[in-house]
Amino acid sequence: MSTKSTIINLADRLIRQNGYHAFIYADIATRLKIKNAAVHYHFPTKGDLGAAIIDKSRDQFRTATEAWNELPAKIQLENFISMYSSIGTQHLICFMGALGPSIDSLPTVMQKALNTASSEIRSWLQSTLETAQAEGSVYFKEPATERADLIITSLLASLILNRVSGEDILKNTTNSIKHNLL
Amino acid sequence: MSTKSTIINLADRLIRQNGYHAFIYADIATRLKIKNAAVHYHFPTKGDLGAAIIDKSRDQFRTATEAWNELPAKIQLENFISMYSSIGTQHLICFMGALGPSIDSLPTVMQKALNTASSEIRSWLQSTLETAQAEGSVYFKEPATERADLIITSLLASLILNRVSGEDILKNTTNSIKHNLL
DNA sequence: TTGCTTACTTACTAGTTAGTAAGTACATTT
DNA sequence: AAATGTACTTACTAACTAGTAAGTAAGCAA
Repeated sequence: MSTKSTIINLADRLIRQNGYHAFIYADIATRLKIKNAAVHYHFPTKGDLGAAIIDKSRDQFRTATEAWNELPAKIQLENFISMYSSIGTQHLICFMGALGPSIDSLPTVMQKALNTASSEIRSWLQSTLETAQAEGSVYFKEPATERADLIITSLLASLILNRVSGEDILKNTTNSIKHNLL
Repeated sequence: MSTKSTIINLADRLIRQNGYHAFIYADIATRLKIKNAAVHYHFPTKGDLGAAIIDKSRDQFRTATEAWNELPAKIQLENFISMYSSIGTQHLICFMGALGPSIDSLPTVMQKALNTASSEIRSWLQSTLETAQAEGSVYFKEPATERADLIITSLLASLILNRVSGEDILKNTTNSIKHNLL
């Protein structure tokens, strides 16, 4: 793997562990046994690196969901939930949960990338819920956006509260989502 | 109001706007037209100030919920949801949403305070849901913890996504909660 | 009126951190 | 063989940031 993508992966993990402002170039340099300036060679500013991380996550989401394209919508929804379980298992939070709370203190390029990412994920979930309803596997009366937002917010914050509480909140919310909303 | 509590209130707002690491003592000093060292006089370390903010929020939560003590549980649950609407109206996020994601990079004193706070809020919501069910105003089959966690995670992250998306996600999730969970 | 406490200011430091300029070693192209 | 490009290192700076030591002014207490 190239140094550039190793930096992205490592910085991604650090940001999702400690947040954007608590992660520093020296963390990367030390662990990869390169110099500070080498990180700047690949990503001139910290905002460039941050935006690259968001873009990588957007790509991964697009790739993953496109791969499920032919599956029944209900299965796709379950796969979506599994993405969060897998993040939780690694004791991480999602990039939106890590960066969203401090969005106002982030470089503009990251703010825009984050905004786009939130649209993409919400749109996918909304339309997949609508498909599931059309396929007869999920039933709801309220607008799909409302149910989509309920599900995604719950998953996002479950990862956060997992770490704060030390308990498996995600298991609780996942059960409740499957019981009441899917 | 004393300088000390003015500092707490201002720092609270700054943390909930930009996060713990993006807020600095100079922000406080400048806005209150005092010197940096005056802030250190009241709060020797940044962690002391952070912990004071969490404790203030815990007090406010306790005071608010105790005041509703005699009301029907269903009304108390609606009041709880209203607390988040009011935070959203101010374009802020809750302290748990601001501090939770970066808990691992926070001073120990803040980590403990945050952990306690999450217990207190989750316990209140769980037992209020149980009371509501006993009073016959809410119906659910899964354990109360699961439903409580679904509701609280959704409200917490709605405030975060409100700012990321620029849309009123909290309105959507609140509708969906009232439709499906209360 | 002397001493003590509170709430600061002045003046400073040590450590951190993003970012840069210039140079080097090696590989690829022309 | 010469020129160019890639991926760094060395060496540095400017700005920031939490925290401290010492001093001061005002009020209160004995």
